[in-house]
Amino acid sequence: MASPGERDRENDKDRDREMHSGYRGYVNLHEPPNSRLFLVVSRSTTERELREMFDKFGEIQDILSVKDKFTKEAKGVAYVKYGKSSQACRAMEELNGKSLSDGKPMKVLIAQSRSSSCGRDVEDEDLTRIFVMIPKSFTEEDLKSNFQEFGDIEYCRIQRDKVSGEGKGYGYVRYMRPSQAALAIENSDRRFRAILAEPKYRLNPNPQGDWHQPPESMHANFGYDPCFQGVPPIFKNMGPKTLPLPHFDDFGCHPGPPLSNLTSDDSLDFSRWLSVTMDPCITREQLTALFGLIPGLDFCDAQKDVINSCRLGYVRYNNPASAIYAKEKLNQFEYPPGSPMMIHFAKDVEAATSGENPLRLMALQLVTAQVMAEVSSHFTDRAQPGRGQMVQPQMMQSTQQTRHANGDFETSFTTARLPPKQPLAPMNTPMKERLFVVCSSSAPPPPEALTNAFCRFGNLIEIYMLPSKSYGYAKYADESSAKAAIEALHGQEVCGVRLKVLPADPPKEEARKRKHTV
DNA sequence: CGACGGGACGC
DNA sequence: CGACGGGACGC
Repeated sequence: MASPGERDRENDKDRDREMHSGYRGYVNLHEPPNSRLFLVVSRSTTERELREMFDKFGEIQDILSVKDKFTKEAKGVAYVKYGKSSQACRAMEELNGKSLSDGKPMKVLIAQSRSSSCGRDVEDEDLTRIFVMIPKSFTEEDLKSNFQEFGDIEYCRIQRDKVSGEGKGYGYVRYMRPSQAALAIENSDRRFRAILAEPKYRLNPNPQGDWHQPPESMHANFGYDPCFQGVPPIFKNMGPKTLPLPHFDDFGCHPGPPLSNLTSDDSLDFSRWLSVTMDPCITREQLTALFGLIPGLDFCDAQKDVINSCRLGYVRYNNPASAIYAKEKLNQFEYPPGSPMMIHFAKDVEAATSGENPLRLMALQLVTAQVMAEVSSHFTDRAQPGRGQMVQPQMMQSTQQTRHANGDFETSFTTARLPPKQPLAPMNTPMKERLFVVCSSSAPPPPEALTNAFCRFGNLIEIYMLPSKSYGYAKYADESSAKAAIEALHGQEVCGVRLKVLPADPPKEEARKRKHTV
């Protein structure tokens, strides 16, 4: 076995050689992991033939048929590099064993780097299990409902404390096929931090022989967020869902309503928007049907909130009166029974739409008795489209909902003038600039709201708040993006919380990470 | 005023 | 059995 030094040097040589590639430019053959295939083919197989077979699974970044250095004779092996591991895995699953033009079967494996020895074939179990960080309150069902959209799950496992039964904050998901695990790693919410699980027997125990345990603070990113930990009991154990594929933008943000660039003059316009926190089984069509009972609906969308196991709807009316009326009548409406919807305005107009204020009174006047009767009849007569039985809405339910513990989803509203959303930089991108973010209130905005705001300057790697603190950090992969964030967001409000945004001091010099007795 | 998160499975 | 080509960029 090579010494660590030799290994490093060997890896460097690999990288030097392999960064150089064909006319498409530089391709790092090891990035992302498991995105390159090793093929055993016939000596007569051409690159062209391989290209035709393999480009169905993704854009081929690099292809090579290995030839003898001197005789130029094909050796019957080849490499195919894709941009994504899921593409390579799919190609392996579909093409391994398939016949070539001469009738001989080909082998397709995940390629290994020169300095590594073992190959991974389509049967390799190491490619089908992922390791994920989750809230302690997660059940196996929660795990399943969040990861089944990526493929056929063999099992979900959650580690728990044996005495208290409390989750330890992580779990495992085993898929049937490598490409499914790869899709989960590529596309699941970043806060899960999904990675391929190391096979148990290959994990290194530390010198003391006990297993490394995650520190308590590991759960911080989930734990501080009331939205994350406080999944209402009614949302749990809802059983298998038949949700349409959730529609996230490229970086796991809820697209949300078009907002930003809010000025005080926009409050009237804002009062047309409602956000709805509701049961995950409700589809966009059902939401549209329900809110469409009130005239003036001109926009309706529903997003799955992966982390919260609930569903987030956005509704807009063409006039404030309809919105006010909809909130008045449908807030706390149990749909399905046992799952009250929670409806909110933008914070900015909450005060302006309650009590004796003229706008509200006007709205309630404008809505005719006829409309009200129509709404009521729908609620009582129509069969509930999803599941269970439709119930009478609690028409007179008070709308004075206090700042509820879990459902504050008016996450996208800000006083800042913001450019459009941009994709996040991959988690492993080197950080160029770190910002220190302080919130005026001890309860910071939900993470998705912060991500929504801070992603808009590009190259945001991550923003997080420290648990039970009013501050946190935003990491950027680019200085000018970070600068633009300061420019646009310092002193502004997100979700009613005023932010300070400034360059962070370098991280505290922690005494070297080492075992305290060594 | 407001300064620091980081991953593993009882056999 | 079946494991690696060609050669840019900017200092």
